[in-house]
Amino acid sequence: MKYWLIKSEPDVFGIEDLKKAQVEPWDGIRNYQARNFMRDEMEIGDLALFYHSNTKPPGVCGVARVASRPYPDPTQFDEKSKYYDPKSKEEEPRWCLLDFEFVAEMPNYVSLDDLKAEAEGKLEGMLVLRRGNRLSITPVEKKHFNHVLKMGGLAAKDVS
DNA sequence: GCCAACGTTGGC
DNA sequence: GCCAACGTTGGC
Repeated sequence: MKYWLIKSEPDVFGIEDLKKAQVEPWDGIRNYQARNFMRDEMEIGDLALFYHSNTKPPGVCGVARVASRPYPDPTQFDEKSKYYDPKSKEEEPRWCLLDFEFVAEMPNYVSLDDLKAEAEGKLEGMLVLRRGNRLSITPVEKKHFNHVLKMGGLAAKDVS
């Protein structure tokens, strides 16, 4: 089982929205590296830290779980969608997505500052703390995942 | 709203 | 295949 961090802007789709929807197709990923993670490496049951970006303060607010195999992102063929990609062909889709399901909301919001405070300790090497990192999906080491979980006030049993 | 970082595009 | 121009992300 692998661990991930997925970013989302709460104004667009936050943890509350996921909680309400329970399962959500993670559409709109238009970055090859992030796509490849979904297409090639994510498996059903993998857990992801749900991160709120572009908000004050940014930080980890919950946990989600991979709930489907990858499949073509329908928004790439929708001319009215902001994610429309005219270069993508139905017979050879360029972008894929998969579903995430709600697992838990953190009792304690773990802000980016909180994460940074441990950047040279327990969370050393965590990709989201790297300067200039803009990737919306990043792999997370198990020990980092578990530590952030604890910081957020969750135990392993809360996400199993 | 600014701007640094970084990915993508397209001319050559 | 290089690289300048451009667009986007996301913290501040």
